[in-house]
Amino acid sequence: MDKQYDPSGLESKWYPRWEEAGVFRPHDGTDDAFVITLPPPNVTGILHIGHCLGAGIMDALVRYYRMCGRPTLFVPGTDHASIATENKVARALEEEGKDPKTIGREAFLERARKWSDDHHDVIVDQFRRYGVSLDWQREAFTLDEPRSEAVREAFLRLYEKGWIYRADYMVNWSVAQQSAVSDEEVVHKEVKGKLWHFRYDLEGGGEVVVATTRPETMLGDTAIAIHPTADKTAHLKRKEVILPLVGRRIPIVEDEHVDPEFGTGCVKVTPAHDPNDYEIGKRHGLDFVNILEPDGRLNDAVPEVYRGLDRFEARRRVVADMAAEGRLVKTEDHVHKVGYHDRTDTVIEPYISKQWFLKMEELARPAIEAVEIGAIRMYPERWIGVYYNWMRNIRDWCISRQLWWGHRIPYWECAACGHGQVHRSEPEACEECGRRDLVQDPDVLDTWFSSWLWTFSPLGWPEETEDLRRFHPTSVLVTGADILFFWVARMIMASYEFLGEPPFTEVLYTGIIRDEKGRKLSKSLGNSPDPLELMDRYGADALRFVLIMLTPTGQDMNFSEETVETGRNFCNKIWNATRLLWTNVEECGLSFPSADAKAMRREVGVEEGEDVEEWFVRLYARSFGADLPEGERSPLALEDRWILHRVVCAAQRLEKELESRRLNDAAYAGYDCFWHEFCDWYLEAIKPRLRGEDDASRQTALVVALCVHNILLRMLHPFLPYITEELWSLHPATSGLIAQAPMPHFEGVAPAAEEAGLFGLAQELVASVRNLRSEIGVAPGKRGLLRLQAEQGRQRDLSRISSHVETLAKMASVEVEGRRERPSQCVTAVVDDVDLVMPLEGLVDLDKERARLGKERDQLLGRLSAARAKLRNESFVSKAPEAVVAREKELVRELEETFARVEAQLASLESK
RNA sequence: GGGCGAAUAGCUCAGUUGGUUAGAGCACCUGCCUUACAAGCAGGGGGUCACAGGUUCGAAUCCUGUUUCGCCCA
Repeated sequence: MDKQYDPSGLESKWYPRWEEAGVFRPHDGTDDAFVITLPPPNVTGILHIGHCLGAGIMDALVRYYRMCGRPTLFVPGTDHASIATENKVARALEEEGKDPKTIGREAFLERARKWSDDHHDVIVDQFRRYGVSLDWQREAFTLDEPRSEAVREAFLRLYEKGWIYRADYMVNWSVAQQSAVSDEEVVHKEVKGKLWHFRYDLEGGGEVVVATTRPETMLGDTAIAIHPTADKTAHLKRKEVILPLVGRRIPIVEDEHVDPEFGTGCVKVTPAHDPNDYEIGKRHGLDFVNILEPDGRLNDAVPEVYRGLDRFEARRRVVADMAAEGRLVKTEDHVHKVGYHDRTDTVIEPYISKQWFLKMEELARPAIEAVEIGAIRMYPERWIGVYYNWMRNIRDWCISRQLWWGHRIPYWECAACGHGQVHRSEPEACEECGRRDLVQDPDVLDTWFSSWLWTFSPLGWPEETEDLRRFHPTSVLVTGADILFFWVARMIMASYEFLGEPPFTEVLYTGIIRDEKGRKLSKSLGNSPDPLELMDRYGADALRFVLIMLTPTGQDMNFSEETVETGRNFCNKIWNATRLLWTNVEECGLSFPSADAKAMRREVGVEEGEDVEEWFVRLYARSFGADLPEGERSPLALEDRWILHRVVCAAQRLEKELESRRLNDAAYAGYDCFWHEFCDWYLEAIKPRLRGEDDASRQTALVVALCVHNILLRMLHPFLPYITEELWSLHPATSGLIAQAPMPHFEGVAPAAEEAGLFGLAQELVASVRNLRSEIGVAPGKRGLLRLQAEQGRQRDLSRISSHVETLAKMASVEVEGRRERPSQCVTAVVDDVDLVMPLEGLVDLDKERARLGKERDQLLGRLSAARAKLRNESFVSKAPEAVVAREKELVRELEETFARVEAQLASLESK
């Protein structure tokens, strides 16, 4: 093995082997499958770090449950991303000097398919490089034929129910795309604009002043509105106004929705270009004057001078012309919200057009109930409130898009009789008049109209497939809360509507990854790290591990590339600890029966009254799938019992955290145990045995170490798939794939708790010695004598750990004895009821020593008096729970004891 | 305007039903190339838990208000 961990080689070789072995395919048998359908990434771009977080979390869950023995299925797929892809392809064409609109629908689609395929391939490679255990044989694409069939089926069913309708309605119009977009695709941004105040003439004399942020819309005004009960505008009732520049006579209407406090209390009404005015227009039967072409230029409904001008140019002209006529009263700076298209970042125009809509109210009902009764859980729970709020105020969904790339709306109109009809596939003749002159609706459906079927369309719906029966509902949806409305809510509605069951039983919202300054990652800022580059530099394992460990459930995380080093360093630690073990196994000449991962069993805890050593024999057999050879059984040392105790605790913690979806804590449980218990303490503690003469003891140490190492590797596999698989393959006592090995599982309490506590005392003593030496300034290499002094009853315990203290604190020798007079040249410390005395001839500065002990005494005194004060407090003693009071009393007793020891040491120092 | 979240060490974040001395990683300081690992080891400094009240025997934790930042909805 190399001295340093190098991810590049080992990470490239395992993915094909996992696939060959069929690891990613769900095994037959039980019906308790764990299933995730991967949120399909858009084929517009390549994977970013946020995808890596989500995929890492999902794959950790999938790998964990696979190792727990459940059939698991992780379905890959990509999303055709109608509007985003169309946009990118159009731009690519423009760069080549081609006009996307004139090359024609078929040529354009051909080009889009190429684009989509290319990006798909890159995305797939990235997922494979990252090590995600997806079942590629079930891969789906939202625009492939089976998914298109599902979309048509869904459309047809909803249409037949009367829930899909076509209507002229005010929609959000993207001028850049020349298409409608849904409410959810509009982001409202606060912008600094102007508020222009215009003077209009009243018919028959007088004037009114109205204010607007969009002056060009006045060309489409058909009324002025006032509040019915406002005094200051009461004189305007039932009058008419001459619309300047246009010359149209328009009425003054009274409407409750006018804010009488805003401006002059008069508002201009443009029913065709403002959602509020649209409502006013309907209420008062006003004319709807559309002044815009789909491309944002003014049409023939406006005076000639403005025709053909872009809306923003028209705005400048209107302001100038009004000023020239002396009608511009004033111009104010004004901050207001403007709707932008989330994909193209262009200003959205409210615009009346004929579109397809889906009625949502009935669909929402079971979806709301599902979350209310807990059929679907969400983590973190706070998103449930956001979900309810949106669902209970749901509005109809505009599902048509004036685009080419997407699912063509399955609606045909007969050119002969005008009859409209919806079909699953292209009809040959009109169902009404029988003629063959049918024209399909040119529009496509919103991408989300295919994505909302995503839990079941990849499983074969509308066919009643075996996959659908076995793997739906899926288990977990992992996604960002930013698409809660777009996707999560709609998936729930779709699944209840078409299958009558939830799409998944829980939703795990990941946080959003930001840059080190807390900004969102974006291409334009250039602050978006390339996952592939990070994987090349640090390894896919390192990236996955830090993303999971550093991102608490649903919490945003500020990410900087250096943090990936933490993961790489951990891998290096695992690598080297393993190297130490292998080297010793070789030197020791130990041989193990090679046992296949598939033959292993999940461990069980210590049974009632069972001896730890018996348990270990059983544990070994289950960890390695083979019995511990008789000849290699020898008594377990204290540190063996301690690490076995600790690893069981860690495995239990990991399981608990994972089941409660706290993946960061689960990853940390493995990290902490491997590094700070197994490496820092256990491996250090057994080094003398590994180098010693006692073969039996050496073998036991190695066997325990291998067993614990084996358990830890399996615990870490969901978070570090590659390195754990590599080391598993190099393991002297395992074969097969760790990806197919069972996840350690321990029932009941961890064994050897008492001995683990004793080792804990050794750790405290070692820490105290290290601290003493560091403070005194003794060179680490200088080994000396340490005396551990305690009462008679305690000395037996100390003898059991004195060799550990000697090894770990690097002392020449450790002696256990009763309390006695302090030698003149020494340093001392107190741990619990134990005095540490280190004779240090010629090295002791009495003043420093006095100060050091004095500081310790003061600290103890502070804590002691705080605890005593608590107990003196009548109400604490009477009101606090008994256990808390008892613990406090015990604390005081211990502190008094320790305090007395330190005092004694100080007194002894003074007498010198 | 309504709702949600965040505010804890220099930085990024844990801290689960309120209960010993508020933790980790990174950064910093000191000492170590100790035959697994300098991508490492050991030790150390550093926090009035945003602010102000309140509840409680006891508050980082619960309640109210304030400030700052972020997000969502209208």
